[in-house]
Amino acid sequence: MSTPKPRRPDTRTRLLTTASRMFAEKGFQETTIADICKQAEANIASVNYHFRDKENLYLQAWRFAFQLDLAAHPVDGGVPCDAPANQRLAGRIRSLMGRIDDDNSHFFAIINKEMAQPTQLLPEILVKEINPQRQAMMAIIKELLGSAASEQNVQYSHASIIGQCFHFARMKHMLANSQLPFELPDELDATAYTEHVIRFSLAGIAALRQPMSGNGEI
Amino acid sequence: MSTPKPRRPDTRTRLLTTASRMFAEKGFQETTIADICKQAEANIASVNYHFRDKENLYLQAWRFAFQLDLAAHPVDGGVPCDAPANQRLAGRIRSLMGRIDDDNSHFFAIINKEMAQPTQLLPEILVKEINPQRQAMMAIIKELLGSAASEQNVQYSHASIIGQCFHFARMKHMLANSQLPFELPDELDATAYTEHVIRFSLAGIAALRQPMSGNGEI
DNA sequence: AAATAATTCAAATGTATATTTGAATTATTC
DNA sequence: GAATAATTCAAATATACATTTGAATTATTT
Repeated sequence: MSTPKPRRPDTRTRLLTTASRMFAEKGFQETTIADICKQAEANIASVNYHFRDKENLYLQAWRFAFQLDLAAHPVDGGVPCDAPANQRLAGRIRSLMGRIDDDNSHFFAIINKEMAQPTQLLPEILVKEINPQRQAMMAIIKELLGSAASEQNVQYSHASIIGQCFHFARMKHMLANSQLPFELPDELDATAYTEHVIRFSLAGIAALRQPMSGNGEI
Repeated sequence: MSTPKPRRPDTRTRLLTTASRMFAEKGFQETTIADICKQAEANIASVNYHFRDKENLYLQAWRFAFQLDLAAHPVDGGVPCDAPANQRLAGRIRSLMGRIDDDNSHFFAIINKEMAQPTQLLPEILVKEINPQRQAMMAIIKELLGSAASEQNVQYSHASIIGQCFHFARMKHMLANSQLPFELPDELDATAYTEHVIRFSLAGIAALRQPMSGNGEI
């Protein structure tokens, strides 16, 4: 009989796994080394032994989480690159939302925290991970905008899409963490909201191609 | 000669002013009483004397900031309530963005922090301040959606709009605080982005009224 | 102006938590 | 299997803060 052996991972790995989850839940400041070690069933000194200090553990934990997320959710959403632009955009939005909705993906939770309370990690994340994805999505948006593809239209449309996605991330996180005395967003259905964002955004982009009908005015 | 007398405000007021600014900048945890007192030119013990403890100062500072914000930016954006729905929506979006862009308005910065790292303050803010505004904006969206005004369409459209606005708040805050080695959003023009959000969102809402053309598909 | 209350102040105390230490244990190499 | 390196451990140390204290000062009342 082949022994499957679900062996207990080594201390370093347990720390990374636990830390990424806890940092995602409570942020850098509010997560204590003592808590991480307790949940990871490791000694209090193991963080300093394996990672030098808390800040470095935070950095490594984020990278660790990022690798897992990316493997589980390819950024193009599985849409081939010769597909029409609207499908490619939809694929990317679905991938983004998939990562946000995946409870094992701590990518966005950590970024969300970072954006509210930046550490030295944020600039690295932005440059190395966020910016490339941003450029790729903006290229698609540019295609969709056609002759209306001014730099500003492209950037703002991108911001509109990302903003909608991040908002879901925040809602989800808030509901999960804070013990709210009521339910704010009655429906927190990731799939339905994802399709809404796609439809809403494609219409928004399409409208930018029109010669500018009265907006805000009648 | 009438003496204008720009007198130094009393300790309590100086603490509230300084605290609301600092909490907005760095959040509850990362702001120390010592820092607040130094900047407010008050003694270290004055917080405990005037506000019992740090948490209560935080609460009072938020209320203080909220009052100022609301006075400076009426929520309806000055649009009369008998104006057409798209204008009323535009008014509310402009008011929202106005508050976000106003450097003396610490309302959103604090909420932003709260959403990432909730304290006991968050539930109160949501119930008392956010929810009423949310209901008002959703009523307008409902009008605009007409026969397509399902509960889900209304909620999701609202989320789309708020998400876009909050995203600007985050961008602005990130650029202001973190020392980024580059400029992410090339244009951080609040007015231009506001008009973009209005146009983008009205088109998104209008699209929901259509029988459902292929979205994401061709 | 004396008496009383409110406020400010510098220093002390308490607490939470990151980090270090050196011995004990386990794994790896020769 | 002895020697060496890697890892774990409980306890000690260090640091950053919030909070308290009681005296000193200022403002208010009578």
